[in-house]
Amino acid sequence: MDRRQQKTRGAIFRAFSTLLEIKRYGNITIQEIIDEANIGRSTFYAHFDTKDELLRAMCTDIFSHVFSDDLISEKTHDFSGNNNGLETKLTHILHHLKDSEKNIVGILSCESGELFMKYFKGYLTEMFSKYLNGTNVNAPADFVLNHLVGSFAETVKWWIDNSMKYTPETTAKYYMEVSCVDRITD
Amino acid sequence: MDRRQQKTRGAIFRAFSTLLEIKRYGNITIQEIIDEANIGRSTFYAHFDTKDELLRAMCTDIFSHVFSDDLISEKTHDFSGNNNGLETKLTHILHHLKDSEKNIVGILSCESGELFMKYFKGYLTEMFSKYLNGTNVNAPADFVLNHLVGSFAETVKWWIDNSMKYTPETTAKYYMEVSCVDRITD
DNA sequence: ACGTTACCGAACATGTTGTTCGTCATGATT
DNA sequence: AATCATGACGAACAACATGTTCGGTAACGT
Repeated sequence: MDRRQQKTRGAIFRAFSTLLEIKRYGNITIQEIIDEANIGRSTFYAHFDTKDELLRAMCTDIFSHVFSDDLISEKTHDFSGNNNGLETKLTHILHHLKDSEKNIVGILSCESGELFMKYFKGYLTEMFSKYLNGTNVNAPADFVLNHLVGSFAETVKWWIDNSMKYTPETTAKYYMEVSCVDRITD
Repeated sequence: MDRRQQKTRGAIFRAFSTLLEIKRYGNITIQEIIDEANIGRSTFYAHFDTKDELLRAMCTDIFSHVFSDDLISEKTHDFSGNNNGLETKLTHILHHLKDSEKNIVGILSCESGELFMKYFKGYLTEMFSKYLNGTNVNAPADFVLNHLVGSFAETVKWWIDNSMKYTPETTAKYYMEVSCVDRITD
């Protein structure tokens, strides 16, 4: 990738992040992003057609780090019956999110969180569904899966909103306790 | 309240609902609302200063029905130790939401859900916190409260997104089973 | 040194925004 | 029924955002 593209793309991302910390996604204009990034008007449109596409690209960037290949690969999946593997993975995810904190706080603090969460839940669904081979609970599988994904996503949002006051390890442990994972997974 | 105001206000709400079913909140212009509601430009601004204020008013309208006084009053709070009271309340909430389905589906299907959910969780937090006198779980109270509120909100969103394919009673029952409420509340 | 490619910046038509104001119609009140 | 207050209308306005075009310039990769 051309260095100029990298530089411009980086400037746009940085400007977008900065603005997201100040105001809501919906109220940010492309004009403001252009001014903040200090780039030409046509340059922006050469990279992204819409504001949504920009947000999407930024989310994809973040998740490609958070959900690294080994995190969702079958190989590290623990089939032994205990859920230590799951807790480990959740801890990893929280650690990765903590590292890219700068972007994420801005995204989540506003309504742009909606799109971020949508993508996030997509990845989480893929991950959790591998652990759901059966349940001891009298509820349909799709209900249970949604509950696990949704509650973990909410936990992450809450964790970030509260300045990540617990460590990733502690947060993952709390989640495992409250989520009845022992009742639900095999 | 003047009948003219009622009529106009209703027309705006109806137009807004209609548009929310077609496109995302962020992409709806005030101009479109004006056209759809078939009202004058200055009339809209006489009622609402911003689009956000309109959404806020609509959410408040809905919640004032969903969380009717007896739902969150102390008097119907079940202190006996079992959680039958909670399940009943959740069922009531789902029933109320089902009745105002027309508006809610539109709101939730787009990013406007962010604001809706924010208000919704405010009410839910108030309600759930009355049930949280102590826990059998090794996690802080604020973590548990957020988990209960967040997971129920997510459940509701999923329920609405999936055309409310289960009855309110069944959905509330599933939630109670998956949420470990028996472990968490007194 | 070369050709390629990205950025610039100005200009443009189009649409949105929020406000103002005189006019008219509909409401509440007596 | 007559009156008065109030809300809706709609046109007009400046200010701004949008998305696109295009010729010129600079930086890139090889």
